[in-house]
Amino acid sequence: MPKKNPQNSKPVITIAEVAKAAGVSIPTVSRILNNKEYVAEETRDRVNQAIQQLGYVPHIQARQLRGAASRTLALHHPIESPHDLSSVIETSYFTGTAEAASEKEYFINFLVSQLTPEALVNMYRSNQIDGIILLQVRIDDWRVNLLRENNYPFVMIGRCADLESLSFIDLDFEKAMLLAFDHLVELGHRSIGFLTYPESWNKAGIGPAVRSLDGYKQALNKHDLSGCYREIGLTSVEEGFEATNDLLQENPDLTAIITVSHLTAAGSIKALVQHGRSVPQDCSVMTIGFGGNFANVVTPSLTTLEWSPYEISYQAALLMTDRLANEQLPAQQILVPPKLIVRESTKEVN
Amino acid sequence: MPKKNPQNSKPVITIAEVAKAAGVSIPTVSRILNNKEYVAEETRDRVNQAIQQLGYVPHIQARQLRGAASRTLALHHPIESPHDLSSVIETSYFTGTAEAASEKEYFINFLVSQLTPEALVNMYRSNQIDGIILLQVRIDDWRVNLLRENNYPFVMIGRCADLESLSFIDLDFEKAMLLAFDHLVELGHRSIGFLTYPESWNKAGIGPAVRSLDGYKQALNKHDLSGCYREIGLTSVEEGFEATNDLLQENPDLTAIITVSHLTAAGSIKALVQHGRSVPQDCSVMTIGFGGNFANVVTPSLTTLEWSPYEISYQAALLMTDRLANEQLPAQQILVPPKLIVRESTKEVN
DNA sequence: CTGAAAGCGCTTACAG
DNA sequence: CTGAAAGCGCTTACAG
Repeated sequence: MPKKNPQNSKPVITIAEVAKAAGVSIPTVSRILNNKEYVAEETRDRVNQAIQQLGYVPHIQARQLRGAASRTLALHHPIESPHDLSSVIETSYFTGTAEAASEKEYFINFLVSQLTPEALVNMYRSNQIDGIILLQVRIDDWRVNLLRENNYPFVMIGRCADLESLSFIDLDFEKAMLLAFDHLVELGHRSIGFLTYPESWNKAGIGPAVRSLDGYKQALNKHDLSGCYREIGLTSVEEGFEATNDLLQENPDLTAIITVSHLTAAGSIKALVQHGRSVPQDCSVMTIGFGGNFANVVTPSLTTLEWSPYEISYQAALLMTDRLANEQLPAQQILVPPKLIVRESTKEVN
Repeated sequence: MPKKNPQNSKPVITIAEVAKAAGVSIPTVSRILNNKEYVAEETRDRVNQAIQQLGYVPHIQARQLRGAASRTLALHHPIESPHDLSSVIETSYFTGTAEAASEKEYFINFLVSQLTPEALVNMYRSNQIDGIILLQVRIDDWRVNLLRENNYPFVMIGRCADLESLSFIDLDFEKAMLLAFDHLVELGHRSIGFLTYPESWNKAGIGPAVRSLDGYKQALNKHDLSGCYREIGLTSVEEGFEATNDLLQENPDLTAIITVSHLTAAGSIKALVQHGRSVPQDCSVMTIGFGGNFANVVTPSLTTLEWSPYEISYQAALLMTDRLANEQLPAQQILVPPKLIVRESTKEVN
């Protein structure tokens, strides 16, 4: 008599029933299920037929109890309020990792709650996850320190300071700044403003914030320019507007502005237009960030240096599954440069 | 000698070791772990101390083997290509469900691969999930039919045709259309165009597409107006641009346009401006859809009727966990009206 | 090539 | 209030 699953009162078929139906022992069925060697062709057929007929499905948890991997990955973004997450994270970060995981037959859990160090360790210890992908990695990140110390497998999207034998994939923000300046300087611009990440991000050691500013300074140096920048919120058109007014007051002959978000770029354009400067005729604007359709929503459409969060996160998940498939694999460290897409918002200086 | 975890060569503490350390039997530790009655205060303290000292963490899979729930939910969007998912789904759908799940101590798996009926059933049968949240539900949806037939717990974001004893939360698109017309008619508009979902969505029986068009017709009826609409892609500024040109040609004295995406609204505005009509002076534009900062990116900022995908998906996950906590719970059916936010793009007719 | 036996870590009746 | 025993569904040596 098959036992009942309490949740739905459907009978649950076990390996024992398959074995009985096929007239073989349980280990034989197990071998066939796991594609082990040494099974008679004829036996295999008989068992597979029984599996089909009974609609047998292996019980994942029981399998894992024998020490097997959980075949589950986690993706973690350390945000205080999950409600705000949507404004700082791209959907494609989810879909890219999920797709890669699915291809490699892993499940993926998205961790949203505030994760304590204890909870993180527990996820590994209680065999809930085999590995984790870390988002928004800080220069000095407790998660990295903890996982490294415990020797638990993980991969970063982003990177910390000490990268010794750690795997990561990161956006190359320094390269991005250099490319942005190359583009603008080539168009004749010499007075270039920068609207970057909030000061709080920089202070917290969040990679893009720190490295954007570094890259900005390197670029100024390379082209022998003096700079002016503001550290502002990413998700507010209004802040882009005000910061641009501010920049214009400090430096009225600005001919180009670089932003790190489409939203602040939109604010920037509004401010410029209000100052009687049309874009791109009187001032160029360009944005460094994730691709998507929004570059075309703004008028004029935005010239961008962009990355695909889908590709990045897809790669990250692959880094993780590769490492899990082969413990000996040396650390992989990948820096991805952005792609320049020239649209309407940048132009030769008058 | 604690056994080694093959993955990371850290010792794994089991309930047996806790029992030994505390000088009690295994069932006693188990009772304390699960807050069962009848445990001596003194014993409990001793065991808890041992748990602390050893850093013991229960092995989830072993626990589940005894028939316990997996405490895992899945979220499923039936898209062919995961790569495109980011353009049709809001990040907040992930974070809202994930947050609610986390509060209720559930894990959540995002299913991205093309899910076969067999795979879906297997997830329940092999005890991988306790329930699923369905996105992008069609009027006639194989997932709904299958799950209903098998009596597996699920919740829809959206809804199908036969809702008998099914739980769902859905955006009230008919109400949205009515509210949009109420707003515009009140401003004196009588000639109102509509840029709606692609024809393919309507033919496929995808709820928002079907019900938007229904609502549009109801609204025309209510206000005794004649309509003109186009079915176009959601994610392309260009298509909004062209469809608006098209609409203007058919009906030159259009004074308002309703769209279902910020992107097409942006295209619409571009087209209007190109026709020498400024927004909102010569023509109003408004959008029905998810909230976010993008209404402000467009110039002029968009008047919207908006829903919060975070709230919706949070509620959906709660519907699911409530049902799981209490099998007897009657089906919950929730229809959410959008909120009108008047910005700059709508204005009284001249 | 196949099966009997042990055991993964835990919980649940059943005795005491 | 506590423990000995059985068992969840599966896999893995170990014999044959």
